[in-house]
Amino acid sequence: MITIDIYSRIPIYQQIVDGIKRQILLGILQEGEQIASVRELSGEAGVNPNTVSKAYLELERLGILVGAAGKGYFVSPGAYTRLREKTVAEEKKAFLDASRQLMQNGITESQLTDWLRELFSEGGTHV
Amino acid sequence: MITIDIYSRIPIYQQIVDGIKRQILLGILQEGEQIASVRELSGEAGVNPNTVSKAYLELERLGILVGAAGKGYFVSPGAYTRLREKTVAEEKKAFLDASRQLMQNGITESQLTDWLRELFSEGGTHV
DNA sequence: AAACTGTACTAAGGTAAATAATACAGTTGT
DNA sequence: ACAACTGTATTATTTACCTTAGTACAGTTT
Repeated sequence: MITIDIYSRIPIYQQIVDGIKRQILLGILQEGEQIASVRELSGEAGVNPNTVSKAYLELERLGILVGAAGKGYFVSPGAYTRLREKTVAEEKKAFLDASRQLMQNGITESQLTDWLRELFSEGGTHV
Repeated sequence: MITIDIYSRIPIYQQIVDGIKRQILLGILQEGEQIASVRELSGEAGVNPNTVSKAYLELERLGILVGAAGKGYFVSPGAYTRLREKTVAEEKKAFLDASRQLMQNGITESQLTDWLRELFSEGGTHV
């Protein structure tokens, strides 16, 4: 189930995009599976069909969904792996960008590895 | 000198904020120094005084400038350190957030430290 | 008092993005 | 062929934010 907050500053279509991605990553939506039609989700969520369509088109552009008029939308083959790899790639970029900035501000490599050690020991303990 | 691009999608007031910050970090503006008055910068940059005022008020809110009617605006004592520390703090947060995400996606600590080692060896060679 | 400083307020205009309303086109199953 | 679905293109409308303008007011300096 995708929850929409119409008062959020995050656009509704973006919330739908994020929700579908999340459901695929969690295994709630399986590859090849048909998802709710534009009008179905539109009705459930109480938003305009075009808003849902915009979200689906974006997901199709990302290679996560495949759709066609009259048929509906389906989770594309390989969507899960594609999503996971893309996510990791983006996070790696964020990681390296932040590291570069810190390096320019005089933070040493050993300081960064110290922070990582703390983080991983915390994570291992509490999660 | 602050250059303004009126065609940029970045708001003018934000360009001014960024420009002042940058000049302080580069040492072009010293702590305690008086900066251009609202109307001066307004005239030089060809923008509305209200736009400059908005930028200065934002910088005052951040503790980087101190201003008063009749006197003008001055770089606040400790602005340089505050700016630098805040910058590093934000970057550290970005670094740890990215690390956490990667950790949740199964990336190991040793993989992250490998990436750091590559990054620092590149930096040392080329910069 | 004059000439500077910053600030508050209101109004108007512009732009970009998001959303909505409507109408159209393809597919399926009977 | 027709009904009931599917998605989509087009065109408005709404919304949010930024910018500008004009005016007025208050504090400081000389």
